[in-house]
Amino acid sequence: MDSINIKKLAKELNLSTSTISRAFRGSSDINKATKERVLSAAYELNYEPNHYASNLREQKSNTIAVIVPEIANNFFSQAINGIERVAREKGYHILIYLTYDDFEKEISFINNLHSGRVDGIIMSVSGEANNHDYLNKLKKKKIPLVFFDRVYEDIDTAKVTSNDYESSFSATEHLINNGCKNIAYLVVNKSHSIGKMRMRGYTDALAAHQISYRDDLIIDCSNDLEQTQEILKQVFNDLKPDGIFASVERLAIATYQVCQDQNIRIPEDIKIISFSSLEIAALLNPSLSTITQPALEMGIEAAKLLFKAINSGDEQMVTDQVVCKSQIIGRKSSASK
Amino acid sequence: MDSINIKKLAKELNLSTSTISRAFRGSSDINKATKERVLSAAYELNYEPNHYASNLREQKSNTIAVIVPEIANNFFSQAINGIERVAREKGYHILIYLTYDDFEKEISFINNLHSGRVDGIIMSVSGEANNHDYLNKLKKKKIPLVFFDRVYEDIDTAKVTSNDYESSFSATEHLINNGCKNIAYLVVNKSHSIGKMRMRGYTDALAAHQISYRDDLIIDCSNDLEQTQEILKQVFNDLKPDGIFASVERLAIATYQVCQDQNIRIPEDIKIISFSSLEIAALLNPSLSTITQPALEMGIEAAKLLFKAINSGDEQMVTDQVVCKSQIIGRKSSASK
DNA sequence: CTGTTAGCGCATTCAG
DNA sequence: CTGAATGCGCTAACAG
Repeated sequence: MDSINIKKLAKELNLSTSTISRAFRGSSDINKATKERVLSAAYELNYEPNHYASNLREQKSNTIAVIVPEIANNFFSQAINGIERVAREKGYHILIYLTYDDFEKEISFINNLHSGRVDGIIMSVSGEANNHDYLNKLKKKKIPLVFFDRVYEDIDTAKVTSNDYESSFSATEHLINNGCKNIAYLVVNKSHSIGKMRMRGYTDALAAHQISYRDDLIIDCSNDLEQTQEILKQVFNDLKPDGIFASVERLAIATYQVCQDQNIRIPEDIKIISFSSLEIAALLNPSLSTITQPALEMGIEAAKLLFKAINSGDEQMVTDQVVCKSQIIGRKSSASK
Repeated sequence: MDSINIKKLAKELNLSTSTISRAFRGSSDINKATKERVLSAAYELNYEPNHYASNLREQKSNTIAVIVPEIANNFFSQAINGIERVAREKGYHILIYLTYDDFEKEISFINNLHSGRVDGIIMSVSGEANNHDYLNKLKKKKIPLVFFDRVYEDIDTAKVTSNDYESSFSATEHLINNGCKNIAYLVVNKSHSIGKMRMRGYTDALAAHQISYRDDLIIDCSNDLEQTQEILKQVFNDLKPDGIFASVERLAIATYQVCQDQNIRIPEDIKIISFSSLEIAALLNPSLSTITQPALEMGIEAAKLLFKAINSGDEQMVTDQVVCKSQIIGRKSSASK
């Protein structure tokens, strides 16, 4: 009734729909005067080309999907920030999907995106120990995929990671150098590529310093804060570790809380270092030593790779592997004496 | 060539396209056996209905837009979490737009969304002191709009806010009761509805306690951390306030940093309370007293209102006003003695 | 229960 | 430089 579309606008101006279309598409084949007439009339009448119609026609959505485990998380929200920056510059829209580490959700999101809804996907994965065939379908549909941070190693596609092995090695070494002998490694899900990689850095650093690896010091925590606290309480009482290497920020926080609760002093009784994107690590009590991934930069890199793939057409698959360097910042939580 | 669509699938199965469509739409008018035949063939051939085509046909996108100033921010990322939860349940997709507090961007995003790209919009606004006509166009296009946290009071639409006036009043009173006499109010943009409302709570609390209002204690900070730190350094030196009421989290953090740098003791020399969604406020040094908005809940409420509007059809505009209660938690940063 | 038909709004041939 | 005609992939009457 009162909704405007290309036809009505054309009728209004005594032009054809193709001319309207040309005016909007910045086509060269149009008189400058008519173009302006069209655009100003469009503005008056509040007309905007319908995205879905043009997407359908052009087989291109100008939209990308970002799939992450969670968004209320410093690392991911900063990474999304980076992705957004690049995407917006290119005039792309961003769909957000949260898996909450649920592999089934990941599959369902991906399956939903086959249908041409997006021109590309950036994902931090959730189901390491599973069959990843559903991802191969994307290739068939020529929808580019870029992994960041958490990746599937068996899928051959572009990846942006950080130098997790090296920084884990150094972080562990840092604890050892500061006097720790019984270092617990806290992890949420051992099967994640990230968790494995970081753990390897940990174990290799132990070996390099002639400290024997103890299986009981690998602590499998939970995504649930309270459960994790229970687990840690147990560990601190039973095993009395003198060092903690937290493979994700959330576990460092749980450690702080448990220590506060149990009157365990950091760093006197126990030293801690953690992967973390917390901007205020320095303001914690005590200030937290961190391994900080360049989250924003990783987002930017991932987006750049995705657009490279999108723009490369179908000619060649983009499978670049970008590794960003994390920064280790020693603070009070791991200080000796 | 190798791309599948409804027609090819139909031909493959010796059915008509409408039958295929019915199989996918869960229509009742279809034989169970054929439905299964269709679905399994679709699975084999990797067919998924094209969203853009069906959106075009149905004039419905199953997509909502979320426009926020930033995402690397605890409040907004938690709110988005809430929105996502509701939207996903309804099978909706979420487009994210970040304004970085740039009013021009806000306008441009909104103008871009007129074209039927989304069924509704949830927004936390950025341009209080401006003309908001561009939003009225949405009404004409029957695209529902829900504000949350930061709202335009001159736009008549659904809104989700928190009880900012009351909690600001109480927070200020809390500082006064703990001995503060010169309380500075830190704000980023005085013209924002939020900033104004919170400031009113502050001034009224002063008045209620016979403390005279001082214009120089209203500190207009910046979104840029370093600038803010400079401003605060100046203020702390010149005015020597004994209390700080930070209207947003970022300003409390800047305060901590400046105090650390300048050897100003919290809470001995200066007490501080802040609006904050930081989950680890208790772990800061010293633990930070906070006014915590129920970010997740606000997101959920906003999404619920939006879907109420979307489902109400054009019959009646939804203009519900939901006010969520914030929680004031006194910690060491504002303790007396 | 299934097929036929028409058209959602737009972009692009192809003529002129 | 502009217009007429066609179809992107799908859904929803309407028949049967």
